[in-house]
Amino acid sequence: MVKIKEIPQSTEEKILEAAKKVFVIHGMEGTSMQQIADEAKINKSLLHYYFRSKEKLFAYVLKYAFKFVIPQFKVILESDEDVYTKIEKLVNRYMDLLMQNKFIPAFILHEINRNPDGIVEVMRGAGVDPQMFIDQFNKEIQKGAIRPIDPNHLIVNILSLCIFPVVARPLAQRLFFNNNEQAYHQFLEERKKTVPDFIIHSIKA
Amino acid sequence: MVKIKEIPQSTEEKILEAAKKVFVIHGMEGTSMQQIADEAKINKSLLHYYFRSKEKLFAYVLKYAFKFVIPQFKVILESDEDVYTKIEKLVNRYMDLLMQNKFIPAFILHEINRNPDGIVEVMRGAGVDPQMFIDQFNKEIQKGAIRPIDPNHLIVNILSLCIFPVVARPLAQRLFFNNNEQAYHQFLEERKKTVPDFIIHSIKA
DNA sequence: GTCTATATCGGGATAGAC
DNA sequence: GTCTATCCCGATATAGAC
Repeated sequence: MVKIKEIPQSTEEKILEAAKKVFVIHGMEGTSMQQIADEAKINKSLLHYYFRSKEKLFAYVLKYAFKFVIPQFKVILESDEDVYTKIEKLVNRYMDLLMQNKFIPAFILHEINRNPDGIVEVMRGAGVDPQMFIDQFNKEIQKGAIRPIDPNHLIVNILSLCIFPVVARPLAQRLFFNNNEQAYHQFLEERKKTVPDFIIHSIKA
Repeated sequence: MVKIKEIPQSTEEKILEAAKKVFVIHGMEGTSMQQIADEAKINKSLLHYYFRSKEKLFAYVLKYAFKFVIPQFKVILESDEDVYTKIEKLVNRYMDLLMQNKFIPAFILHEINRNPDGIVEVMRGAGVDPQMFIDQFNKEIQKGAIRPIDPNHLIVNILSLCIFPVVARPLAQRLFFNNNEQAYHQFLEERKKTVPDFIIHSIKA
């Protein structure tokens, strides 16, 4: 209904942009309607005029985040390249997305724990289907291309290696890199190579 | 000052137990003093009598969580076993801790993003020193026991593989295991073997 | 559609009796 | 130390003028 990226922005678009920005940093309970209104440079009442409640606005923002991301992975997974290349591309694409949207992963993770059924619903609505991944890897195992690993473990491993370093960034950056922003960025960039390496070393037959 | 595990509990102990429980589930902004009071079966005023403010109470709970965990890893790291055994033991111990305290990792992760400097301060206070880990792995690389991998990447990989599956549990359990509690528990138990396997396959020279 | 003003509620925190 | 009552503020939400 609304294409957030358009400019010049309508009020509704401004609200959604602002809400995304603020929610994603402070979480659901952590942000006030006032903050969103300020960020969007309008007043509180308008928020309620466009979206009836905070919950509704929040749900909308959440939904948008997924609709944007999911299709990108389907493309890679449904291509006809070999597993190694796919893993490399998936990790690269995913890391890019995570880095470009710093705050989203932490936000989603918090939401996963606060209201898991809500997230699952949104994800299902966005077309997330883990079976798709599982079938992929099983095929490769049968071909003997990779050693027999439970696909569930493999998938969770890949996700872990991509997501966690971004989510834990504020801490890791301080502990390992003297809080040097650029050094950690460099570190994450390196991971686009080291993570597929790490995984491939582990699974090749 | 207060040993939380003692029984019969003093009021102060009851408060700390209750606060830990509620904070850890709902986060800092997500929980009200009323909730904590209810959980501890006392009234709000007493919370302020014992701990001057919500912030103070929260800081106290946070500190406690770390003081409890850190020493356990030092013991393993400072032993004189070989790397592979150490990794296996670290992963096992860590997974156990994470599983026994389901809500803590998500809580910490949220806090890392909400107020990173606070967490870092608490961790430093509890004696967390990443250099200890780094030195360990560098020694092994020089000995030729493992292939030359940047220790930062390796450490982050190990942490990722342990923590993420627990933090993302509410989602993963639903998506991959039909929300079957026991099946996911089984999955996490398996990871005590598959994760060290995965890592060791990746790093052995 | 956009604004101001206001209603209503819940939160943290304090005062003061016991 | 523990309770009740209350203060004060900020938050969501609504009413109604323009």
